[in-house]
Amino acid sequence: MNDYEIEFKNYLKERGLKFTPERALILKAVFSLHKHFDIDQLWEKLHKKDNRLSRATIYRTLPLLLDCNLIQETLRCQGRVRYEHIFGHQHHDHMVCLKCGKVTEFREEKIEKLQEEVCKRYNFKSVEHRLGIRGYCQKCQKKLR
Amino acid sequence: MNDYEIEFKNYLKERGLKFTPERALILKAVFSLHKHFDIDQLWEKLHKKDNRLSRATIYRTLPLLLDCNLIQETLRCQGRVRYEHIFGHQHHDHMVCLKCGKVTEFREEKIEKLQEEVCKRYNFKSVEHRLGIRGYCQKCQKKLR
DNA sequence: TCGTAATTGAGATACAGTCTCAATTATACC
DNA sequence: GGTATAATTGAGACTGTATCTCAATTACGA
Ligand SMILES: [Mn+2]
Ligand SMILES: [Mn+2]
Ligand SMILES: [Zn+2]
Ligand SMILES: [Zn+2]
Repeated sequence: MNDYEIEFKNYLKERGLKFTPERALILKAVFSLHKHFDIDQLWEKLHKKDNRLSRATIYRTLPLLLDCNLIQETLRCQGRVRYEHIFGHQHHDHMVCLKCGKVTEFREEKIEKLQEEVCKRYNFKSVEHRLGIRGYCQKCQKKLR
Repeated sequence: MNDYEIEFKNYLKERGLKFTPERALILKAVFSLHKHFDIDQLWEKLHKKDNRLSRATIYRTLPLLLDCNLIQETLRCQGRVRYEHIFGHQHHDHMVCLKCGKVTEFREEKIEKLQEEVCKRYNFKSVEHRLGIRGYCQKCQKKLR
């Protein structure tokens, strides 16, 4: 059994919730998608395997996965919420190309540290943060010229 | 005439668009709100002065104000897009309290610099960035204890 | 195996945001 | 000032994402 499955089962058990086949399928799909995804992309992937699984169940399951830190919201794109699995991955931030939509992940230790300093300065207890840089990727800059 | 009004008029003129009384009202309201606001708060404020002004006109005007950098989107709150006027103000980032919703603005020069470095490293041409830290403000931390 | 509370799918509903269209109006030009 | 014309407006219809309802089903502890 995968680590993320153990994690999710514990989370559910502690709260008296059930580990259903539907939730198992969704969990598996979430960790087999290795890019950022939105609900429709997830539904399409799941629909192929079990065409009874309803959108409502996906909408009901994602908040659970968020709450136990298996996934997180990333930048919104055209009004849609996008997600990525984070369990087993290091925290990182994002750059998004305004032309082609390409997402680049980066981690800058110094920025992480400075954020902690800022929080200390304001007596703010940080839970999470999100840094998104919008602009143009290398390829799209060339095309614009 | 205010600087922001000159700015907006120039923007409109360059594009063959009109400076209408409705747009003037919206612009004025946007710069008289000194906190982050959403469309409904803006509509309420405007409705008092001119109850004919329609929501559609507000929805049509805000993208113009965004495009000429008079305002910017800030963090979303409960599914609603929130805005703040930025013309004449220095760029800053935000901390949001998950309990009381309090927004604290901060500017950390070193973080701004480091972001530029990261962009250079990836040959990414930055247009704008948004850093949001979610957590608990000083008051709400005390209440939780 | 049983009892029960959680969960499900399907469709209804909510609601922010966009679009349509006929009537109105700002502005460039004379 | 007057006129032509393309932009703009309000009202309400419409879209699409996300949530809710409810009867039927099911996971799981005892
Ligand atoms: Mn990522
Ligand atoms: Mn601000
Ligand atoms: Zn690109
Ligand atoms: Zn607070």
